[in-house]
Amino acid sequence: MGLFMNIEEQLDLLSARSVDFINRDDLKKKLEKAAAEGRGLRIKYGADPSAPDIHLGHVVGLNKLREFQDAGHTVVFIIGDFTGMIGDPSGKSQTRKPLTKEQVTANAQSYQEQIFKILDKEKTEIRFNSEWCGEMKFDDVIRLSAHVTVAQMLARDDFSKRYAANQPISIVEFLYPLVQAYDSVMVEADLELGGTDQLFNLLLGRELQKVMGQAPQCVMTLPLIEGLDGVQKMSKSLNNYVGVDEAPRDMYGKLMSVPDVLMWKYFEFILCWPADKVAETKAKVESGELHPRAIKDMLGREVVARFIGEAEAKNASEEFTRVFAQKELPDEIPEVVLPAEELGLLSLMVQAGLCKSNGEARRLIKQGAVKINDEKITDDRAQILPADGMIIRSGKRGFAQVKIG
RNA sequence: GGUGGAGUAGCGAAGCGGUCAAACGCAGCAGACUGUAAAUCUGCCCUCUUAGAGUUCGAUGGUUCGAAUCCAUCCUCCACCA
Repeated sequence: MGLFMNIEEQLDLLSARSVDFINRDDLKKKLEKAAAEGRGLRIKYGADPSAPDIHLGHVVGLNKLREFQDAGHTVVFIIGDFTGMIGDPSGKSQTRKPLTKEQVTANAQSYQEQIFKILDKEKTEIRFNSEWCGEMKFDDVIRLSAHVTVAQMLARDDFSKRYAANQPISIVEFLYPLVQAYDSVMVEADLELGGTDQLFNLLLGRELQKVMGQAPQCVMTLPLIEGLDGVQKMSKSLNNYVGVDEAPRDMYGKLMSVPDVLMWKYFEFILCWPADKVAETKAKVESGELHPRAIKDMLGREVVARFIGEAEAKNASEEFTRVFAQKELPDEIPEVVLPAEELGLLSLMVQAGLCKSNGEARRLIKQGAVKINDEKITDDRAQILPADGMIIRSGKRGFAQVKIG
């Protein structure tokens, strides 16, 4: 389709939803040249090899990559295994522990399984940056570093802030953007895509390509979407994410807990609704014509449908309503196998996996969160005789069913 | 190399000889209200079968009837001056 689309239209489409775009003229020229040569552009995207779970935050970028693919371009998906194996010696970020070769390989495998829920496999080139970084000698590294000045590095917002605040900046942290920039040179990227936090690194790629005699890549950033808490950006370490690989029930449930104000972003960046459709729907909710819950249900269903399937989406929505709105039991309840001997409710809760310690169990019981066969129990010293099919509920989401064995 | 500072529960941060399992805030969990939204209110939030007890305040020793608090050594981090 892309090859038949006129270039202005393609530019409009490709730059939709972007925050930074550097720049339209450049990209236009690249598109024209590529079209004349009958090839697509090379769109680079870098992935951190330490977090193998792809979540909706990544989807924002992956959606855009897919649009590029649909317009006939090639995605170069770079897994930063080299940097991942070194880790972050500054020790600031615990999420950047050095990874072993095996972990990197496993993570890379996991990445591929997940990204192709969104990307077109035929138009994706997966590369590992150890391929070229691993070959470099120390003098190569020094020569590479000579292309960039400290002043340039300090232009990056977080560096300048930390520098001004007398907070440490490791040399390695200067090297990371440089490696990323070098990746652009090695894969001859025409455009690099990333989150807004990546702007500096992306621009550095552009600089380095110029210095090294290549046509500088275009740069495009997309927003970082907030996670389930509605405040911090979605990330695995904050545990506020929705993974593309999750069970339909969890995926739907998590989406239903998203703050209302955030839904619109999800519609726009995850489901790629056009901005005017989002605005229109939002207006209807604000005027009371539509109930926000109904819209959020639509969000949940559509997301589940997209990553898993229509039928699963429908089930997840129906079950959710049944369990949480009508307070009925879910379809599947985890089983606990117990002997038919009387035991304390506290132990029962712990054994059923509904809480981590007796203390926690006691707390839940005293607060009236625990029910056995639909009967609330508030005595934390209660003795229970397990029976086949006995249902233990803890709070809104904890369920277990006893099986005698 | 020198000087100064810091290490307290998931995080941030009080405490500076007993009344400290350790104020307070955030996060988390539960209950009420709801739409598993937001906001709000209430309670909980180291472990242990309650009262009560047991392990905690970077590590190890020590001084004390008694230490997160004092002393010594060590480890780790940070800043400033070179």
